[in-house]
Amino acid sequence: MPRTQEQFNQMKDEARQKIMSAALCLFSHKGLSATSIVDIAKKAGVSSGLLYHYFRSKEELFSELVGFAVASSGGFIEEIAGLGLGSAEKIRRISAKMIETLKEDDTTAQYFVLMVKLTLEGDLNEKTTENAKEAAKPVIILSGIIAQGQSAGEVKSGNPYEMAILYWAAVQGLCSYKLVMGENFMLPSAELLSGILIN
Amino acid sequence: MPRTQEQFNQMKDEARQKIMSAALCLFSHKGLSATSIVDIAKKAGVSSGLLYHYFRSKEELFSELVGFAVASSGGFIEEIAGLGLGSAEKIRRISAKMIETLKEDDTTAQYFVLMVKLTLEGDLNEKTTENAKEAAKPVIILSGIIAQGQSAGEVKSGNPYEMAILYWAAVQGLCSYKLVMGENFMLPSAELLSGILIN
Amino acid sequence: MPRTQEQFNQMKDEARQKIMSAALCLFSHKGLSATSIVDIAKKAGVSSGLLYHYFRSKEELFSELVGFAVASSGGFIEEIAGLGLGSAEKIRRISAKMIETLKEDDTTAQYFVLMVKLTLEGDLNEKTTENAKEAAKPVIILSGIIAQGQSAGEVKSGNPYEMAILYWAAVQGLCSYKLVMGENFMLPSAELLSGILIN
Amino acid sequence: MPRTQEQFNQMKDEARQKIMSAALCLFSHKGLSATSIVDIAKKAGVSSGLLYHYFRSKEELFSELVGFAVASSGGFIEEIAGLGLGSAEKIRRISAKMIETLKEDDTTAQYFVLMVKLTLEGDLNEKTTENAKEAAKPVIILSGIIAQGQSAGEVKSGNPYEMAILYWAAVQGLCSYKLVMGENFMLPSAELLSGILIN
DNA sequence: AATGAATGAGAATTCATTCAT
DNA sequence: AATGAATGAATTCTCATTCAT
Repeated sequence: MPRTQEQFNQMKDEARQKIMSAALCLFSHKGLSATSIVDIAKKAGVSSGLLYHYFRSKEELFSELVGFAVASSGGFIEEIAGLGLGSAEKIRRISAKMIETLKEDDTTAQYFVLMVKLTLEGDLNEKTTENAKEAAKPVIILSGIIAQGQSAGEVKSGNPYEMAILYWAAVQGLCSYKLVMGENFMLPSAELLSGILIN
Repeated sequence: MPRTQEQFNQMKDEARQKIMSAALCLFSHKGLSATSIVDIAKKAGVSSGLLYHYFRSKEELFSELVGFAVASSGGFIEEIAGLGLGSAEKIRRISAKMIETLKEDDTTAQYFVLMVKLTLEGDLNEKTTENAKEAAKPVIILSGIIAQGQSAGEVKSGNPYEMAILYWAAVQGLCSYKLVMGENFMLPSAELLSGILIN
Repeated sequence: MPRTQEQFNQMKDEARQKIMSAALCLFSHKGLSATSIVDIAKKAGVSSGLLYHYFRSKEELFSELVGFAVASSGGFIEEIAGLGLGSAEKIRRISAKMIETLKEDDTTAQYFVLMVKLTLEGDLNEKTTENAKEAAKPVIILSGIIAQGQSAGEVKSGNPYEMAILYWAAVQGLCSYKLVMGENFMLPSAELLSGILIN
Repeated sequence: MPRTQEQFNQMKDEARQKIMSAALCLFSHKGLSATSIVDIAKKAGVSSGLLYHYFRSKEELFSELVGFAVASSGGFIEEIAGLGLGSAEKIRRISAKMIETLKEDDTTAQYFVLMVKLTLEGDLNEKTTENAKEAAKPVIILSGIIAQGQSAGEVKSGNPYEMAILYWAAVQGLCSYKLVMGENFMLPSAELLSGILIN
């Protein structure tokens, strides 16, 4: 997640950035097919023709955004998983980071929501399949952390895979709610989120 | 009338049912605009024209389904909330019911997922706004149960509204995952779900 | 024109009559393609299916009505033309009859308006072409009366064919206005109408 | 901007003009619903999609044309009515102008025919109602001229409103015949037309 | 790089017609 | 005779994509 900003900033081309930012917002809200090229162009403040200088097609723009989403969400989990910490601490860090990034702006929520839309709406081409596989990683990684934590008596008991699914489902649901509820949304504390897995 | 009224109603309902069932499945997966009328008709085994005997437009079909979704999901929560039970017990029952219904078939998951799409994809007409309001009720009701349970020391401490959001976010996320993951999905136990709110 | 009623009455089948009457009204107002079978059936108080017991197609229903229109409007002119009267008197009789029938009800106006739609909207099949030829007769007959009247000094001078066109154009226009203007329409006197050709 | 604003307007107007001209011809002959978008596009030599760059819908295109028709036909009458002339002279001028314009091309006839179709075929929206009111003006204005002319003994006696209706009915009928009869149509002289009101 | 007019394929919708009852 | 559910072809309309400028 923290990479995202850098990655965006690295793009020298301002118009490209504006387009991606507008597209992310619209895709995450309305989905791939409910979002029109004209909508994106209008929101980005450019002409619809220009969009095709930067992206071969609407699908490709979508795909590229999903790629970013998958990479940035997966990345931070792998990073924390790789640290030499206790399982409970890892879960607390993941939760803290998650809540913190969600607090900052809508980008992370949009990325997470996009990842679900990928599977439901996207074409079934190579890139998509690859992305889908990548998107499943966090569940696997978290399963491992949970199993380890249970051995150490730090984590609630239960099927680790089921627990990982519940945890990410909650995160995914929070992202979705954040976009849907607008002003009425309130982010729970990191402790509450960790509480799904840790007593 | 050469045909009895009941026979007509029967037939009418049969085709109507098939259409609604097909539409629920497709809308919950792909969303309103990614689902074509032909897709729905094909899946329902009827001609695309027939769809317009029963529904004025694709939007109206979507809207009617969302209405069902909101009513049926809201209904069971209000029901349990109205029982003379302790808060912890109410939460356990809600969780048990939720998990149980999700186990049965995809309908409930589809309904829950549809409710989110309503806000993101639907037109902003009266019906939609009304539905959206109705869809927010569960969070409110659960907040009340949580607050009461905290007074009785049965429920974890924390902002009740935030906790209710987290809980429903988890439920919502589970429904979404169930549709997305297919075979790879595993439903967590009701205890794990209650565990978000109860120690 | 006076035949019309008889012809209608001769039809034993009540439903057939109701359908034709409804169709005449709708076709004369909205034209062939703007009038739907359901509209006609609804106005006639029957089911749309029944319509196909009496008429092979919408076109045929239209065609049959136009046939009536042509026959009844052409008929009465030929009749008066055949009488042993002076030209001026013939023109006065035609005008008087015309105004009188227009006063009675909308049927005649509807017939005249329909005849124009025939040429503009109808298919170019045999029946239509035949009808179109038939519809041109009144102009020819009136031309003859005018020419004769001019020789006798009873009728204004000018090209008889042009004058006949102007006269029927006025009649046609009156019928059109009668349908369009509704309450605001006022029928001119027969003298005024004859005045187009006679001083 | 790589293209000057004028060039854009030019082009825009070119295609727009071609579409409107084609539509006027088709609508005036076949009416609103018997004319398909594809027909119009084909006749205009553009793609059917382009039509929707310039007009929101077929109805709107129709409506815009009717607006033109009403404005242009009403305009010339008001103009002549406003001149400081005797009533008989005004009627002669109106008739002369009318016949002259009908001689030039089909546009005027198409406009007049369109105005009738407006009331019979158009939606009952604001614009339509407004147009319909405007379309009734010529009758009112001519009534005034007739009444004045009768006081001066220049115009035939009779109810001025009825006479105005007959006059415009004749004009309307001529326009209709011009389109229907094609080669067989012959325009009467302006004197013949004035003769409806003046001896 | 940038524009938006223009295209055409595809989606929604309508409606004449058929048919089982 | 009578019904209206059901069909599918035709029509309106949308929108991703191209292209001349």
